[in-house]
Amino acid sequence: MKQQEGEIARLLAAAFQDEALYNAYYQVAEERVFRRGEVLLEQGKVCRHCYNIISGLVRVFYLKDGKDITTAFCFADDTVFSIESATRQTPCPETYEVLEDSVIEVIAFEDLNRLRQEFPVLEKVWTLSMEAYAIWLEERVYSMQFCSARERYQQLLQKYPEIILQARLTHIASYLGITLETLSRIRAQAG
Amino acid sequence: MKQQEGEIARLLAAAFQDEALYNAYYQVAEERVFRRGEVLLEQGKVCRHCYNIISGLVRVFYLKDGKDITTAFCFADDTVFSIESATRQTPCPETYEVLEDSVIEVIAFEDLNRLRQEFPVLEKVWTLSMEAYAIWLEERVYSMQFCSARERYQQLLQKYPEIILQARLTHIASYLGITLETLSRIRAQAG
DNA sequence: GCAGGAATTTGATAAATGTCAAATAAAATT
DNA sequence: AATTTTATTTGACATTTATCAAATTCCTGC
Repeated sequence: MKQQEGEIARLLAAAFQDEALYNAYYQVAEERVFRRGEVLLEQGKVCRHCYNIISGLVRVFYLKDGKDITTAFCFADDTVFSIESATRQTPCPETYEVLEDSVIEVIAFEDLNRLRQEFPVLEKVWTLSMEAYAIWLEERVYSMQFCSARERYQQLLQKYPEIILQARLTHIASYLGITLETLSRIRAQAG
Repeated sequence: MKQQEGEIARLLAAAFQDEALYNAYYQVAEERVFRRGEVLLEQGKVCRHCYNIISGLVRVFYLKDGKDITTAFCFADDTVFSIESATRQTPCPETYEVLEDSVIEVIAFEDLNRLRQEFPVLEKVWTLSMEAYAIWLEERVYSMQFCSARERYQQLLQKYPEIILQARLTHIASYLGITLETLSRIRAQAG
């Protein structure tokens, strides 16, 4: 999961003006500092918490046949959790790894689900987030379907210019669905 | 958009036991027969209706640089509309084309959104559908990211064995992100 | 059943990307 | 600063997939 949409941020900001909501939320949500290399959740465990990135960078990946495959990079204002694991109580297919020291707000789904029922605006935010995530995924499928490796790399750079400074090439390559060597050659040619 | 998940179907079936909901819904939802080749919605127009496929087959595609690119095949029990266009009132990025004579339930978002507010169970179904769709998309990204053309073809066949009987190879090929010729060769080799 | 058009297959070749191995370069550790 | 480890680049070659062209097969309307 990953989300980043202006309207949602505004709606949330407005919602937190409500003191009752604010108090109820921060009674159960906890802001924590995670160090580079720390793992928020490991592949195979059930995802029981929702992670809101306040600042920093998180990498989503899974291990398959010994290979480490990156499925997303998540930045400030993104939300990290597994929809599948959290909603169906199944093992989480991915691991969430903190790439650089990050401030992350952690809230248990047990609490969040209760708050969603209690405060309809949070339910609304949830739904809007799902919609935004689906739209983001649609774009990603499109890009995988019809763009060459070079184009995909350029799109990534355009969207997240910082990523190149913060993440390993191996991770970026697997995110793009290409090998490390191919990515290196693409970079060598046209920056 | 596309969705197909057992729990949602069951929840809906239960919800429609409620006579008030049933009546309110079928006052505005209309079941129509569409003939092969008909278009539900054209790329560029705002998506104002939600299409529930009762029976038949719908292809989702868009035109880009003169090329026709398929992004989904939708079957009975799938729901067809553009999340992006419907929620943000933006031009729909895709066209929905009926591939074979189909029975499709049409409901205007104007009505559906009102019903979602009126009957919380419908709001619940909406959210679950979004979740299911996001999970479906995640699988699709994964498949595009790490599977060869042959593997993707085999996955498609396994999931939707009928598709090969109903859709053009050109459409299937663009859905898989490969050329018509490559798909033909894959088929020639290992069924 | 036949003609004409559309869909699919096949062939030859080019381009993109992957694989394996080695060489540098950069970063972390002592 | 020197050493060790890790990350990235480069090279040679294999594989996959695309492209263009032609041949064949399959539909469709007559």
